[in-house]
Amino acid sequence: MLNGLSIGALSRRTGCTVQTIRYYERIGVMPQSRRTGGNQRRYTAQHLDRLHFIRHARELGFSLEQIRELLTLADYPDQSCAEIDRIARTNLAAIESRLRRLELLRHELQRMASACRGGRVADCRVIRVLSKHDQCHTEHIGSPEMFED
Amino acid sequence: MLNGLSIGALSRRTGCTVQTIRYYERIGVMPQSRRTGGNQRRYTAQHLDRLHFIRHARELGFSLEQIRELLTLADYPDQSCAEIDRIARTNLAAIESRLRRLELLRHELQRMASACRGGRVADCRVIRVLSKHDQCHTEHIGSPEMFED
DNA sequence: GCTTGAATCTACAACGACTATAGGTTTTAT
DNA sequence: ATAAAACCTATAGTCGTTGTAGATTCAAGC
Repeated sequence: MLNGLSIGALSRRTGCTVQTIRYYERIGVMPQSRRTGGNQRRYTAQHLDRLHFIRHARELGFSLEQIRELLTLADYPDQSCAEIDRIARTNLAAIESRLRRLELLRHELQRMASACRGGRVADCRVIRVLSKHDQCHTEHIGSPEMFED
Repeated sequence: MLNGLSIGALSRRTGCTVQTIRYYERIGVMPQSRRTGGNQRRYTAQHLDRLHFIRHARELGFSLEQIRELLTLADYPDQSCAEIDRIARTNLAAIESRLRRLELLRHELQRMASACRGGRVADCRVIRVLSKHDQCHTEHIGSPEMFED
């Protein structure tokens, strides 16, 4: 509107919750906005753009720390974008590694689940595979945190 | 050993850190062990088996809550394993959904990164795509949390 | 102008699955 | 006997949110 978007309006336009917007401000990836006399936030079109950028980058798997870097780098349009390229490629590599790992897990789970069809727990393939790694066809060595975000 | 594995020995045999083992005990997925006179934990072969089960299930993407369920169900070997099957399939579906999403993200990141080769920030493809979703070929609608664990 | 209800404010706790630290005690090897 | 390694508890931190409580402000209708 004329004197700025409320936090709720910004939320509706970006699909980002009100709490998350406040969180982004607190950790400094969103700049502070002006406030009304009653201390409510009022945002500009620039804030809207920045929040779109952040959300889009989050959807593409960038961490908030990476986003912070990207935003800093984006502020110097005359510099080389080599560093930006590096961050994007790092993120791509991380996503590719997660993909490979998930493919292995899918394979093993498919094998497990297809072998289990309504028998008794004592004969359950799922429990058996989980109990003994040597019954597992896949070499999914690696810590769970690899697999998470 | 004769009077049980120390927590460090259990850690070495499972690849699970000492802190994590204590954490599992605290939240109740690992049963308590006997203690030495000096209050140190001493584990049995049953503990080793259970920790292997937990770790293996974690590697396959089961949450600790799901593992707790699986362990409870595994205690009743004469019941139907339908519920176990359901948990495994839920997990498989989650992994497949993450996979599809990651494939879209990879595609978009590849496109972004390949278009950016040492120009200036002002012309950087990465920044441009992140700034405007309509420059993005992929429909990766969905919140980041879908994408996370 | 008044009232109501929705939206907003701050501050703080919780989530999941760990990881790390501080400061102390026990065990093991020499 | 001593010293180093391993262990103990308790507590706080990580990441990216989400949820809560209790107070205040805003916008709309009368």
